[in-house]
Amino acid sequence: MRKTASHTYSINELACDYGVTPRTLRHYEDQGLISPERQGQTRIYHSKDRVRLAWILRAKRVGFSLHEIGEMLDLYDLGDGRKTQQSVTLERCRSRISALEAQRDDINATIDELTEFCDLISNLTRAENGEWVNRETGEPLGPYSPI
Amino acid sequence: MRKTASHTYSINELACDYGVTPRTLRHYEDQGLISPERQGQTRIYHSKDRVRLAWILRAKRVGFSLHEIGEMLDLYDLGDGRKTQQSVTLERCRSRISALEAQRDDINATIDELTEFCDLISNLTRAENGEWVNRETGEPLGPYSPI
DNA sequence: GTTAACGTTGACGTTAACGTCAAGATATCC
DNA sequence: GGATATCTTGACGTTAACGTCAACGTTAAC
Repeated sequence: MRKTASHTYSINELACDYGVTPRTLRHYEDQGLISPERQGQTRIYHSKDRVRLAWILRAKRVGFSLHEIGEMLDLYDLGDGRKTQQSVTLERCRSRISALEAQRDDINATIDELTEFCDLISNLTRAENGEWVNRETGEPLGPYSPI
Repeated sequence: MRKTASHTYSINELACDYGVTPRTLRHYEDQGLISPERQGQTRIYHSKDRVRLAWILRAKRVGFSLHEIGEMLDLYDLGDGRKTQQSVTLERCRSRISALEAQRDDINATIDELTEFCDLISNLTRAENGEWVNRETGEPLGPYSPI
């Protein structure tokens, strides 16, 4: 068995692949989120770095700060798990999960309201005076009304 | 029928009720997100302002910027709907919805991974050398491995 | 009538997450 | 071997979303 030469990526390639800038990757490295190999001064990214970056970016989209993401990665890496207690790690992990569930509820509520509002608009049309009215009831809309 | 004297709120009351600071409410007003009544210089908040604030805060938790929230409120208020086309309003609204759905997918994926990781940790124990190993397989964990 | 509590408007400070240069090393192409 | 491309490390700039004063007005209590 020979080790398959897994291909590597330059900072520009990786950044481009994930729609970020090289500056962003360096910044993440400064914050200790990724630590690519080095060949001299040059950074060399492997596929594990890609996976890690993808995870980071998703966490960002979900609303976590880089600092929080760092903490979560520490949990994953168990670098922290060695120092603190396993139970603490578990507790943090679970509180993150319930925070995410709460956020998902918020998102669902927002989606519902926006959807309702879309339906409302689809049933709207302009009256002669230029005001929006409900196509069926003929009722005008005041400010704040849909909320 | 007499108009029920709906009670009003000072800036401190409203802020306190929603766990924000008065500064935050003034800031939101500067950004045009809320426009409370005035008695002289003093701001008077009504229940409609509460509803609006709650909506704003939820949108914030969901990850929208104040600017984006302002745009969405413009859609709701139809102040924008009068200037632009109804179809544009609908389009924006729907793109927001699909963005939210994508975000929800991200959240679900993150929850799944964190949950898996929690399960993993529960099955972990320290071997004699102080390394974490799987209680059943005895396999050690490397960095990046759970991701 | 003055102290206290609460309100107001500036205006500058702060943090996060990069952007945006500048200045230099290194490698490659022709 | 000079141009071009791509990398590096500082280091300062920027934007968002407020925090944090300062300086001042206004009711309510005593």
